[in-house]
Amino acid sequence: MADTFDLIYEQVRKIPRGRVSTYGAVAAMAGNPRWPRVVGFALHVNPEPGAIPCHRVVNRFGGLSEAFAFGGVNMQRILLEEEGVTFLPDGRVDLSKHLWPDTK
DNA sequence: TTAATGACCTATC
DNA sequence: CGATAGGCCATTA
Repeated sequence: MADTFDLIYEQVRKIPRGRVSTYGAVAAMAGNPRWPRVVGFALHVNPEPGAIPCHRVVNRFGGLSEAFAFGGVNMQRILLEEEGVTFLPDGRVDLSKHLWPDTK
Protein backbone atom coordinates (compact mmCIF):
# COMPACT_ATOMS: atom_id res chain seq x y z
CA MET A 1 0.00 0.00 0.00
CA ALA A 2 1.93 2.99 1.23
CA ASP A 3 5.13 1.92 -0.51
CA THR A 4 5.88 4.77 -2.81
CA PHE A 5 4.03 7.23 -0.62
CA ASP A 6 5.74 6.09 2.54
CA LEU A 7 9.13 6.97 1.08
CA ILE A 8 7.89 10.43 0.23
CA TYR A 9 6.30 10.92 3.62
CA GLU A 10 9.50 9.76 5.26
CA GLN A 11 11.48 12.31 3.33
CA VAL A 12 9.05 15.13 4.08
CA ARG A 13 9.05 14.20 7.75
CA LYS A 14 12.84 14.44 7.72
CA ILE A 15 12.72 18.05 6.60
CA PRO A 16 14.27 20.13 9.41
CA ARG A 17 12.30 23.00 10.93
CA GLY A 18 12.72 26.36 9.25
CA ARG A 19 13.66 24.71 5.99
CA VAL A 20 11.78 23.94 2.78
CA SER A 21 12.25 21.25 0.18
CA THR A 22 11.02 20.76 -3.35
CA TYR A 23 8.93 17.94 -4.80
CA GLY A 24 11.72 16.95 -7.15
CA ALA A 25 14.23 16.96 -4.30
CA VAL A 26 12.01 14.86 -2.06
CA ALA A 27 11.28 12.48 -4.91
CA ALA A 28 14.98 12.23 -5.73
CA MET A 29 15.85 11.64 -2.06
CA ALA A 30 13.10 9.03 -1.88
CA GLY A 31 15.07 7.21 -4.56
CA ASN A 32 13.07 8.11 -7.67
CA PRO A 33 13.99 11.31 -9.53
CA ARG A 34 10.88 10.80 -11.73
CA TRP A 35 8.16 11.10 -9.13
CA PRO A 36 7.74 14.84 -8.66
CA ARG A 37 4.12 14.46 -9.73
CA VAL A 38 3.51 11.46 -7.51
CA VAL A 39 5.00 13.41 -4.62
CA GLY A 40 2.39 16.10 -5.20
CA PHE A 41 -0.31 13.47 -5.14
CA ALA A 42 1.12 11.89 -2.02
CA LEU A 43 1.00 15.19 -0.19
CA HIS A 44 -2.42 15.79 -1.66
CA VAL A 45 -3.64 12.64 0.03
CA ASN A 46 -1.78 13.72 3.16
CA PRO A 47 -3.04 10.84 5.35
CA GLU A 48 -1.07 12.22 8.31
CA PRO A 49 -1.29 16.03 8.21
CA GLY A 50 0.03 16.05 11.76
CA ALA A 51 3.22 14.28 10.74
CA ILE A 52 3.53 15.37 7.13
CA PRO A 53 4.34 19.11 7.02
CA CYS A 54 3.25 19.69 3.43
CA HIS A 55 3.74 23.38 4.10
CA ARG A 56 7.49 22.69 4.07
CA VAL A 57 7.23 21.29 0.57
CA VAL A 58 7.22 23.78 -2.27
CA ASN A 59 7.69 23.60 -6.01
CA ARG A 60 10.93 24.37 -7.82
CA PHE A 61 10.02 28.09 -7.89
CA GLY A 62 9.45 28.36 -4.17
CA GLY A 63 5.75 29.00 -4.68
CA LEU A 64 3.56 27.11 -2.24
CA SER A 65 0.54 25.14 -3.29
CA GLU A 66 -2.96 26.48 -3.68
CA ALA A 67 -4.71 23.30 -2.61
CA PHE A 68 -3.20 23.15 0.83
CA ALA A 69 -4.60 20.30 2.93
CA PHE A 70 -4.08 21.86 6.36
CA GLY A 71 -6.64 24.62 6.39
CA GLY A 72 -5.47 27.43 4.14
CA VAL A 73 -2.62 28.69 2.05
CA ASN A 74 -2.20 31.71 4.31
CA MET A 75 -1.85 29.36 7.25
CA GLN A 76 1.01 27.67 5.46
CA ARG A 77 2.76 31.00 5.01
CA ILE A 78 2.32 31.72 8.72
CA LEU A 79 3.65 28.31 9.70
CA LEU A 80 6.76 28.77 7.58
CA GLU A 81 7.29 32.27 8.94
CA GLU A 82 6.88 30.96 12.47
CA GLU A 83 9.45 28.33 11.70
CA GLY A 84 11.87 31.01 10.62
CA VAL A 85 11.45 30.83 6.86
CA THR A 86 11.77 34.04 4.87
CA PHE A 87 9.18 35.04 2.31
CA LEU A 88 9.91 37.19 -0.70
CA PRO A 89 7.64 40.11 -1.65
CA ASP A 90 6.56 37.97 -4.58
CA GLY A 91 4.90 35.59 -2.13
CA ARG A 92 7.48 32.86 -2.64
CA VAL A 93 9.82 31.24 -0.16
CA ASP A 94 13.51 32.10 -0.22
CA LEU A 95 14.76 28.79 -1.53
CA SER A 96 18.27 30.23 -1.70
CA LYS A 97 18.18 30.41 2.11
CA HIS A 98 15.87 27.61 3.13
CA LEU A 99 16.09 25.11 0.31
CA TRP A 100 16.88 21.71 1.75
CA PRO A 101 19.19 20.04 1.40
CA ASP A 102 21.50 23.00 0.99
CA THR A 103 23.12 22.33 -2.33
CA LYS A 104 26.55 23.63 -1.55
C1' DT B 1 -10.33 -1.62 -19.16
C1' DT B 2 -8.70 2.56 -21.35
C1' DA B 3 -7.93 7.27 -21.27
C1' DA B 4 -6.90 11.65 -19.28
C1' DT B 5 -5.13 14.68 -15.78
C1' DG B 6 -2.10 16.22 -12.27
C1' DA B 7 0.63 20.19 -5.35
C1' DC B 8 6.21 18.72 -11.30
C1' DC B 9 10.88 18.25 -13.20
C1' DT B 10 14.53 17.17 -16.49
C1' DA B 11 16.65 17.15 -20.83
C1' DT B 12 17.58 19.04 -25.24
C1' DC B 13 17.99 22.62 -29.03
C1' DC C 1 23.66 30.79 -21.63
C1' DG C 2 18.50 30.89 -22.39
C1' DA C 3 14.25 29.01 -23.87
C1' DT C 4 11.18 25.23 -25.40
C1' DA C 5 9.28 20.63 -25.40
C1' DG C 6 8.40 16.43 -23.58
C1' DG C 7 7.99 12.85 -20.28
C1' DC C 8 7.47 10.03 -15.92
C1' DC C 9 4.57 7.82 -11.97
C1' DA C 10 0.37 7.31 -9.89
C1' DT C 11 -4.47 8.30 -9.28
C1' DT C 12 -9.18 9.06 -10.78
C1' DA C 13 -13.13 9.13 -13.96
